[in-house]
Amino acid sequence: MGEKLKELNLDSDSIFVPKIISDILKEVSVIDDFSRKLSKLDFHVNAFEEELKKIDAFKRELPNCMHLLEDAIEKLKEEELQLKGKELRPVIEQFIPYKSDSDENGREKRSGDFSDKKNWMSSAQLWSTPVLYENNFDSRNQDSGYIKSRYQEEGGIGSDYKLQVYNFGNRGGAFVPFKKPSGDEMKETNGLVPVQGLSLSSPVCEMGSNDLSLKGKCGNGRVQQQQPRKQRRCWSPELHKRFVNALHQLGGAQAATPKQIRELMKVDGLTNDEVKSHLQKYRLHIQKLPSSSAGVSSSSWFTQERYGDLSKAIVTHSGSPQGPLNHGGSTKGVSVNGGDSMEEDEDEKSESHSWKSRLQKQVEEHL
DNA sequence: GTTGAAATAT
DNA sequence: CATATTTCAA
Repeated sequence: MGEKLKELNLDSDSIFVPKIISDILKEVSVIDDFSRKLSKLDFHVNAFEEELKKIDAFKRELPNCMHLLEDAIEKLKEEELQLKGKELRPVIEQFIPYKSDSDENGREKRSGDFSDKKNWMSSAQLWSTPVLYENNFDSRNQDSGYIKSRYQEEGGIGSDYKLQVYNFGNRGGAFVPFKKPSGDEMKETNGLVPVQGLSLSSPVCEMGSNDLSLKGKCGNGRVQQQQPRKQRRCWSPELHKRFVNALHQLGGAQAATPKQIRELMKVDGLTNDEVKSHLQKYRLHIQKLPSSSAGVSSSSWFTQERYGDLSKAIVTHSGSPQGPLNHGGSTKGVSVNGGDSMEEDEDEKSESHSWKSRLQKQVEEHL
């Protein structure tokens, strides 16, 4: 960078020279800093913008700097492309709105010409994407259930530059291995012992690589961020068993309500929404294939025995923090009840809610 | 706040 | 395509 300075032909007799030199030196420092960051590939678009702003201040008076920068960027771009070709690394990052400036109508841009900047930005995005980042989360100290978030702040870059990685196995108290219900809790469920540590073990499913769920559109201008998606809950056979069981106790899929089901299931960490979702799926299924149809594999769904041995399911070893409920689909149900599409309808005067009407509707649709 | 259905995301 | 989550309207 230093020798580039020599290429700038300055009028040595100009009285402005000292100032200019000073400015240039300043600017060179900025550029240097900038390119250092570029070369480390650890900057972000926001950061880039910040840097641009700094330089922008100089740009009118010292157009040469632009050339310097352009050169630097060109080179870096090439290098980056080469690197990119060799290995593509996962991008795990997300950026947060920062500030909240008005994007479209807000204030007028302070520097007149924007074309240059725009070009820069467009080219910048080419190589700004890949962010090098450690991708391996130590599975050992991964306290499932927590959100790991990291912030990375660069020296020159202010607080606008944040990088977050979400990584959670499951939420909340999911993990309490077990708290046996002290004695009298076990009333119904046909001998089902209320198990607490049940479900949560599953969500560990596939996180071999990395799990970050984030969605944010950072297209032009609008950065709209929502909270990351919840980790998927895997409905293990046991879990499903409990579900079906509770379902039947409540009088069938149409009568049961998510909350009730959840309460009957007595699975710690299970949320209403999850049950609701499962119920929705379940209903769809029993609607689709009303009865017979020995589609064995496809209908392994609710084929599980109504009440069976869930007793042995999870209770095993308490020591391991990793709950065992993760089994693959090993539960082969020898379907006991073939076509139970028609739910048992007993109560008559339950006019309160609408499941009857819903049934009616369904019937109508079928006709 | 709960529920069911539909829109999305994985 | 199947399943789980999020959103939306009652």
